Amino acid sequence: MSNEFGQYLRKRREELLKGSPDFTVRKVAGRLGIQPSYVSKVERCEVPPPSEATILRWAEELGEDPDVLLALAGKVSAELRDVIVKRPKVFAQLLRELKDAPDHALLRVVREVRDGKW
Amino acid sequence: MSNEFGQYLRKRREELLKGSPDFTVRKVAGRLGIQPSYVSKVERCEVPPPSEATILRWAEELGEDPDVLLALAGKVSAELRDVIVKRPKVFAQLLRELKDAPDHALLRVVREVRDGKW
DNA sequence: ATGACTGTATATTAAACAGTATACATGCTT
DNA sequence: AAGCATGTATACTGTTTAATATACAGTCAT
Repeated sequence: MSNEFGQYLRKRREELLKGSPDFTVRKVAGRLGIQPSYVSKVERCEVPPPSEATILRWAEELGEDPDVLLALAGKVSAELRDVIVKRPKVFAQLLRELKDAPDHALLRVVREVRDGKW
Repeated sequence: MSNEFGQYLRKRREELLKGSPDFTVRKVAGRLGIQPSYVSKVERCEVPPPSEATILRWAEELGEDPDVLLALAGKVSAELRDVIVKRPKVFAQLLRELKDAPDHALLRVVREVRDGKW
């Protein structure tokens, strides 16, 4: 279980704990609706990352970007998967083509499209 | 088990069977390295779609587009998932922005990027 | 009517997934 | 020193995934 996912969650929770006593393992587990022992195990990477649903709640709880957290767990949200699944040919081609493009190029594409350039 | 995946595979195999006796359930199963009964069940949607690895072999066997076949199974290849997982922020934004863009717009983006416009 | 193919029905399974429940050790506070 | 809150160790559980193994029924040719 050597993923960075748990370490990231722990660091983030400990930071929040400095500012408020509401971020102990137990309190967080309570709000996530899961067992404290499970939170502990996930944070220490003793078990693999949880399900998508749990990760999304966790992201909200810690104020983190859900896509980033899912990515650390090696996953992609069902929402984004659906985008691809509905038009696999175009989006597969698009992703392979843009795979190595630098960030700024991708963001330019986003901007162009948003500005109604189609 | 009401996916279109199985029906699609069966139709395709039956077409190929018309042209050659090498596309019976047993022959195909043999080349895929799985049991004939399993092929039969998958084709009749009696069981959910197989694993990604098996779907990819199946696509090759029938001469189908792997991305399309995976999509019919509701999946996205690990290869494409990796593209997103490595840079989740940009690619998540990109996909959400392009989600509803018409095909021709997406293909234009592909062309632009390929023509070194970055 | 036998043998050699078809496809399919039925029963079972090993491993992974996604956690729960309980008990325990440690440190701090009063 | 008693109580309370921390995090964690240990053992167990229901469900899903991804198939296998074997037996069976129908068709076709010889």
